[in-house]
Amino acid sequence: MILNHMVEFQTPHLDAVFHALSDPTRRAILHRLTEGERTVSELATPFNMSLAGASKHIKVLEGAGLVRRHVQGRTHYCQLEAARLAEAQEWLRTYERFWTTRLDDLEEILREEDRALARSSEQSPSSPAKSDNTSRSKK
Amino acid sequence: MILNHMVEFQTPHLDAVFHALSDPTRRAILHRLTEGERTVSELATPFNMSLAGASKHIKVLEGAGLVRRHVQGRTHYCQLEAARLAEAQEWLRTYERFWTTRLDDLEEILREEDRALARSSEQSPSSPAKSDNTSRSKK
DNA sequence: TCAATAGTCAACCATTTGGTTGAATATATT
DNA sequence: AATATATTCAACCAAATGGTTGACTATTGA
Repeated sequence: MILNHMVEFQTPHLDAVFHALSDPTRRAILHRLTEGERTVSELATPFNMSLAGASKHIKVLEGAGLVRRHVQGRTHYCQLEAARLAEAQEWLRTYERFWTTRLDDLEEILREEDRALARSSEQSPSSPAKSDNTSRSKK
Repeated sequence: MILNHMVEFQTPHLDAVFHALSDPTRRAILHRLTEGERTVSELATPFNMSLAGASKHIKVLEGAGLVRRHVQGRTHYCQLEAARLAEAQEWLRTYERFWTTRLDDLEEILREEDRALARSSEQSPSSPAKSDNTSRSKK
């Protein structure tokens, strides 16, 4: 049961993708690639960083499957590979209902909170007013 | 101009959010919080990890603004705070057109690639056939 | 053939990360 | 008052991260 829970989140894809996106230089590189294919040195020049440094970042992006590279002679052309970004967005979509404020969603959220309340007051019946200062305060 | 480019991506919010999401334990904690408010020890138990370890993860999530905490006596209740996830999704939305295959999007992509090609051949006029084996190769 | 260009690789470095343990703090319970 | 519970804190550790430099490889151009 614990194992079940863990396995459900053993998604190394997402680990790598989110980690790749957590660096501003790498996000800038990705953004640059939306304009089209770019060579490694083209990608490196805007940054106050050695070529080797930029090369490392590109390799991280490649490792996360966000960039593809094709070598032509001595120059390496990098291309945005967006599929894995779609996976990341798909993961985020699960949480959409927690920031959308549409009424039917709100209703569902309230129902879930009630269930949560019920369950937590089973565990500690002495504090029934537990979540009085949560999103439940619908003013 | 270089500075412009850098500033555009100085979004420490996103740094923190994506970094928080890059760890499977933390994603599992977030998922758990979709079921409702949870205490720190409730969140910690499913993981093969000390309480202090889990506490650290929760603090990372809090630092990224993904979790809010309200203390009641000795117990700390954690709550999902999805707004920053929305920001992350917003960032990803910029890249949607690169994985959607709707025809009008494709058309736009091709137009942009042309512009990119034009620009890069300004920079290095000797390689006009640069992106012959890119997404441009439409079967 | 020789020099310049494009890029990687390996070694190194400081900092961050993800984890631990043991002690400390604060609240509940008996 | 004494004990148990919930949690943090501080110190520590190994590994990963983001960066550097210098040497190496391979291709291109003169």
